[in-house]
Amino acid sequence: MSTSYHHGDLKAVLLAYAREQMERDSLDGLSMREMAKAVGVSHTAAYRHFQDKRALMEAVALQGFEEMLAGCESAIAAVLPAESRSRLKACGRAYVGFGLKSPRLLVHMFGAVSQSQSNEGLVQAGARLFDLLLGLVGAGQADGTFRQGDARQLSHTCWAMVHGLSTLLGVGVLRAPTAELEALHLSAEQALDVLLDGMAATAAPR
Amino acid sequence: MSTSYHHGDLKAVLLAYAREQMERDSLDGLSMREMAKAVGVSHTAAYRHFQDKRALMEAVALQGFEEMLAGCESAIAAVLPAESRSRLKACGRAYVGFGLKSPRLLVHMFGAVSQSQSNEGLVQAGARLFDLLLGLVGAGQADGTFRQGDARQLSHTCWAMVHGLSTLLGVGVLRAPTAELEALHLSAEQALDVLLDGMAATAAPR
DNA sequence: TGTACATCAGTGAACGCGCGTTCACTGATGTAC
DNA sequence: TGTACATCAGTGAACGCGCGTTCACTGATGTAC
Repeated sequence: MSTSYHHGDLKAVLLAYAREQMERDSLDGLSMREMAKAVGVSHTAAYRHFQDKRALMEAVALQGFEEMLAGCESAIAAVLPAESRSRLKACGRAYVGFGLKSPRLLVHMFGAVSQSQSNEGLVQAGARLFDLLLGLVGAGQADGTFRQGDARQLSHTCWAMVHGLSTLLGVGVLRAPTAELEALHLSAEQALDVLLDGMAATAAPR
Repeated sequence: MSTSYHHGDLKAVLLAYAREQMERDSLDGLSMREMAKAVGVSHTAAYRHFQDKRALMEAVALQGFEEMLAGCESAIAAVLPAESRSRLKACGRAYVGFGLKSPRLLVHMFGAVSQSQSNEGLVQAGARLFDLLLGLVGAGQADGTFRQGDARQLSHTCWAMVHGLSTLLGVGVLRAPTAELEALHLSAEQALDVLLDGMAATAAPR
């Protein structure tokens, strides 16, 4: 079927190629024509599936968010016993893991959210991720694991930490692709502990 | 002099324009020709001062790092009494302030570092920023304010937090330019306190 | 102070290129009877 | 099961465009004597 006139799967194939290319090379410099050629299709075929280039790029970003959300959710579900601190840490670990695996995609995702004025799906994807975090933080406050206070604010703080870790460690990956991923994951691990200590109900005051 | 044949200041003017445009519009879509036109100069004049477009873009990034470094340094120097925790917090505040003021420039700076294979200046600029942080953290460990352990690792953790805050809050600024900056700064303030609590020598264990 | 000349920062024509998008089209697919 | 036809996913020519960079050049500036 892959050689048939009707490709049948072109949309998914284009998205997959775009993502792959983005991770290998760079965000920019990926053109509609280049993609079509690489996928073995006329350079206008993509317009059957995406309104324009921007739409395609946003679809890549959206797919990234969904993958990240799924990764975080399954990481959380795998934690036993289901303690608040362990669950939140597992979520952070999954987030950073995503960032280390796909540093350019992560940058692209947030760039897309920044720019998109009207892509409701993209904004909602970000919101779903935040809600996941919010749920973990709220539960941890309720069971006395985390300090009291505005749960949204505290969730924001968590997000900032894992996002910053992902970005910074990602720069390391991009600059030195041979870097030991081990060490970067370990670094993230320790940073998460500092954050979680700061969030603890028993954290030092002032 | 500004109308003379020899511009005299073209390099600085180009950098200033590029940066300004970057903050207003976007990283991409800024061309050598467009810049030259905006600055009132032939579209090849820039090549007298920059080897190519990439060099110009990296120069913009470098300038960003230097500005950020200066901002952090003067923020630290202004803290009295010079307690470790207050100094580190002031530095974080300056970092986030820079990110809120110039969200796109911040993204560009780290993108440039990621991509540049050979721009020594850019890498060193990042290193100087890290050294500044490292000094603050080390001093805080020495005077018993911060927990013991690998100072570089702990500095990395700090950087991740302020960088993540800058990025996330920056997305907010870009999406809603009318957002109250007040609130964003306040949010950063609280996040920094969580971080600093986690770094405290008396932080809750495990 | 005046002149000769090297240096330097600009100019503008020209290069070749790939881009996003439109349009009328064609050929495959699936459905109704 | 066979045929007619609507739908749909591709094609490829064509559009107009702006891009980065090169090159031989020109005119201003500064310096040596």
